Amino acid sequence: MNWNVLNMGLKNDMIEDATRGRTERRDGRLTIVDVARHAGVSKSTVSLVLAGSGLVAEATRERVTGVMSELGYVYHRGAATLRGAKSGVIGMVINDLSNPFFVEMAIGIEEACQGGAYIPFLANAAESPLRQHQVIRSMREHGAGGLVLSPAIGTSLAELKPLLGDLPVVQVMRRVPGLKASFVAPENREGARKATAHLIAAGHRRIAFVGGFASLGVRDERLAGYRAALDDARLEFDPSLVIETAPTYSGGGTAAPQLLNLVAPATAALCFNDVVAIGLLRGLAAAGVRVGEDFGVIGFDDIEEAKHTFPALSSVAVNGRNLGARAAQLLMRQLASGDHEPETVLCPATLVIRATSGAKNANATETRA
Amino acid sequence: MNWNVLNMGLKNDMIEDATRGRTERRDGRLTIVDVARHAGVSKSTVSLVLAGSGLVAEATRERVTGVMSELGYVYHRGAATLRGAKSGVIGMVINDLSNPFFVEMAIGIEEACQGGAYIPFLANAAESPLRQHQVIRSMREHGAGGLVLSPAIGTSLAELKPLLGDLPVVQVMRRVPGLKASFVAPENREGARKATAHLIAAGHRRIAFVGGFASLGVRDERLAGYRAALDDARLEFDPSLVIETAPTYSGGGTAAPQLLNLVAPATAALCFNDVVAIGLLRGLAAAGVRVGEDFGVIGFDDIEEAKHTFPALSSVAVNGRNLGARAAQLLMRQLASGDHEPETVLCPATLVIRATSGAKNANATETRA
DNA sequence: ATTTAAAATTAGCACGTTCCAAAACAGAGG
DNA sequence: CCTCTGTTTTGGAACGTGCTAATTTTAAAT
Repeated sequence: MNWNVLNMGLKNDMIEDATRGRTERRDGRLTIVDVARHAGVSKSTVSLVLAGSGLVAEATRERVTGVMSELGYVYHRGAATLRGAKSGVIGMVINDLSNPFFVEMAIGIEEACQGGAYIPFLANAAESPLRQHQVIRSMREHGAGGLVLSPAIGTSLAELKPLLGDLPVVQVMRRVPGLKASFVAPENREGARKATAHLIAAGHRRIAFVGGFASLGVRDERLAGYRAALDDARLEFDPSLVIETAPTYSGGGTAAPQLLNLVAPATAALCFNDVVAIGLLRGLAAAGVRVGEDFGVIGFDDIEEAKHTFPALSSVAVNGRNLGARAAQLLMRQLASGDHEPETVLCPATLVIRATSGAKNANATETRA
Repeated sequence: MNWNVLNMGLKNDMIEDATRGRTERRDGRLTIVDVARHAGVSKSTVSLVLAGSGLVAEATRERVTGVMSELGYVYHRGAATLRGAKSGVIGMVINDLSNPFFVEMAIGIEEACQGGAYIPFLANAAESPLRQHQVIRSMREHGAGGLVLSPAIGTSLAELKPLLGDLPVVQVMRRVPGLKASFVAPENREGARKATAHLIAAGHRRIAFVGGFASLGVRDERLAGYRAALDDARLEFDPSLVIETAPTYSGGGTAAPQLLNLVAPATAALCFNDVVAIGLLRGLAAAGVRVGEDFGVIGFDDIEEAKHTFPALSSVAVNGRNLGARAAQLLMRQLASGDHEPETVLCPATLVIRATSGAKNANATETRA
């Protein structure tokens, strides 16, 4: 009691003293030692308070926390990591943020980080392995404890491996062949199969697969699902119905005339992703084709925008947000447990039917062909 | 020469030694000292090499850099900041990442960071001042040297000020009244004025202003521009034409019937932002209104999606990416110069006319009303 | 050879935190 | 009064890097 009162007096004295120039260090940073001095305890005690240790007496804890908020102290995690603490920072390196799907994934990652009290660095590799290399290096230097990585096209294992060292990594959507790291992805094959089967059931026989580059593993999987559905229906696979384009709006746009000018024109298309599908929608509209009536289109990813196109785009929903969240959670779990055994997580892909996949006149179109 | 050879031998010995368990510290981190030992120099020399100092001999530099890449050394910026170096990290705290406009802004910030060799933390405040408080605190703890902040609705100066301390902050889009910090925003008023004037020129007389909450400063400005255009054209301002909604797709959707059911229905609308406008488009389509013919709509922000709606949405382009980039650049400049004098940057807003702002039958509609 | 200047390298403390061992303290029982 | 517990508190050595001042090496000039 008496001691407490005495100490309060002491504390005030020290604040006086401090305001006269002691608190302000040359770079203005307020340290645990400053707090200790003001509270009349040692830095060790303050450290214990910060750690939430039960060892410190209630009265002392209150006094210390009081001083902390009074002075506006902010904890310096950098110093703590130096001493061996976990960093609490993870990096997210995304292949291309101009694609809304990957943006949704990024948002999912961020969301999950908040849930796990981590904080994410953000970097857009813009499909450049060089940039990707630089940002990963930078993130490591800045103390990222792990990485959620959606690798850029053309990422080479040889370059990536020494760069990563033993940094825990979770890959999303895309996988670098040979890299010993976890992987989170949607069931691309199954999703594509279901979508194609739906188009077949609607009466379509000339179904195209549009968009993406052959070098993309994701595309291989989706293409495989497409072929599987054709096989199931005993439809012959026609390579002229597979069109390779950039996975962009304009890529989809350029595919439209190609599909229509075939000797036996396509009457429907499964697109590599929604962005391509939306581009195709516009291309078809420009050519006077009524999508959903004369022509069936299904996209992939089910980005937010798919709901707002005209006609509303049917799509295979892979839930980018969920995918990102799962990846981040997996990484955080691995960081917490210290167990970096590669793990593979497959998330379901579900067909969302809207207006573009209808096929009222599909048979007519087909017979005309 | 001789010395060099001797040293190479020494180096190899030490690597041998190291692989036998010296390099691997308990947490596996490889330090400047390890590099020094392997290269047969002192840590100071390695530090100089890292700093790119001209003081170190070419031969030594090469030897050191060689060892660094050989061992896979990664620089520990945390330790450097402890010593007083700039952190090279900035935080971006965005009010709402479910709005594509703010996402574009965020991407612009990230892009600019790469240009300036900074690396950004990403956090979504989801319009929650509490979450915002937490993430800002966390970012400070993790050593962010500054903040690009698009504040959440309801952010209070009283809470924010002590939290920020003297951390350099650049606000984007929204401003916390009374906060002494830089601000980057589009010319909302002028943009809204131009858009409204365009609708008036197209023959519309009953023009609504749709979306957003009255508490938003941005909305005030846009609304002011709208009123200014009405004044210029000697049109009376009618409060029943101003509809307050959430700035979301569904918010815009609910506005459609309200606009059509007025005693004197609206024939056009300037929307608070594109998301609202797109929602309105859908609401109007559901009501059988042919937008662009019977009804004029102009959005605000010109997000990517505006190009892909049907009909294509006219909008006031404020270029979110550019806005974000400007904000980040301003912050980085202030960090580099150490000069934190608040500065205000206004970016132009330009009207982009697409298909929704036409008004073929506007007069007819009006006379019918 | 010696001096001198310039160039190259190094020792050692500081930064803000954590952790360990050890010390100080309070209360109880003798 | 002391000793014996158990509870609180504390000094000081790390952690990886940067900087200053000091030291060593090299080269040039005498």
